[in-house]
Amino acid sequence: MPPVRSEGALVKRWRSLLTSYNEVAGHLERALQEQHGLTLSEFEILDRLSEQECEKRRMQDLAADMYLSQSALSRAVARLEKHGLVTRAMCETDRRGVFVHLSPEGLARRTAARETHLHILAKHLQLA
Amino acid sequence: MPPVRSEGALVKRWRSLLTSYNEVAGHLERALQEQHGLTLSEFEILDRLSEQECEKRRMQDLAADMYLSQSALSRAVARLEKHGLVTRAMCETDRRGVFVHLSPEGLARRTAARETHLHILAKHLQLA
DNA sequence: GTACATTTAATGCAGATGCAATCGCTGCCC
DNA sequence: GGGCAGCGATTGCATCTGCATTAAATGTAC
Repeated sequence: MPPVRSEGALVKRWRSLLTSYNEVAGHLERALQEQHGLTLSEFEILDRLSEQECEKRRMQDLAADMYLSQSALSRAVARLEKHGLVTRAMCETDRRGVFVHLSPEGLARRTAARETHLHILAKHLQLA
Repeated sequence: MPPVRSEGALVKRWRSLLTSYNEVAGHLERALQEQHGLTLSEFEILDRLSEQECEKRRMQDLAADMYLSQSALSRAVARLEKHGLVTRAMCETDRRGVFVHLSPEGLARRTAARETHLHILAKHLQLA
């Protein structure tokens, strides 16, 4: 075992990451839920979809970009679809694949939620 | 760290935090569970308890140190107690309070798990 | 001393997550 | 074409989490 860093520094850094993350994520989760009815994961999905020009992506692509497991992503997308924020469509060339499209409502929701997102980040991330 | 000014930088930094955290936490969670039968939260509790000289702390103190909600902490400590890794005792002077003691088994478990913990941190944290 | 507010921890409940199993589809090899 | 391994996404299940509520103890005002 080659300890490139001292153990103390490693643990200290981990604690710092743990604290920062939970601080920011906690506030984000609450604010997004209260003000926009979105889970943090749901927002992150909408956010990623709105970054793409075509506004549609396969589940796989999304999963690769994100921290969610396949099943969690599947359910999160299902929730978004249920609320009309995205639509799912079979991929014609490979009918196993599923495309996720951002709907106009989804884009609007994401745009609104982005305000909250940035606000919370500005408030809790820079001090971390 | 210097304060972040542009929105883009803020979001970028948040994404980075999100990615780092989930990368490390995911590996930690799996490794601690498989090799020591501990949740990440459970390990963090044991870890904090073993840092104190007296090896006992009120629930409140623990909660203040950690990212867990009060209820999550209560249940995590209950699980640890069920497995004999800590004991709970009423505080005599204020019978609402509860002291959490690290048991010898708990200390042993934490010592063993710390190896895994450091190993995973060394492997996944330094690149983050 | 009695009534009321506050504090501390535990618990009911609903929601999100991950793992493992599953189902449908594709591609390959014969 | 037929059989079979592998891929992509969904679903069953158990667990962990947070919020709101509850129960018990303490503190305060009168």
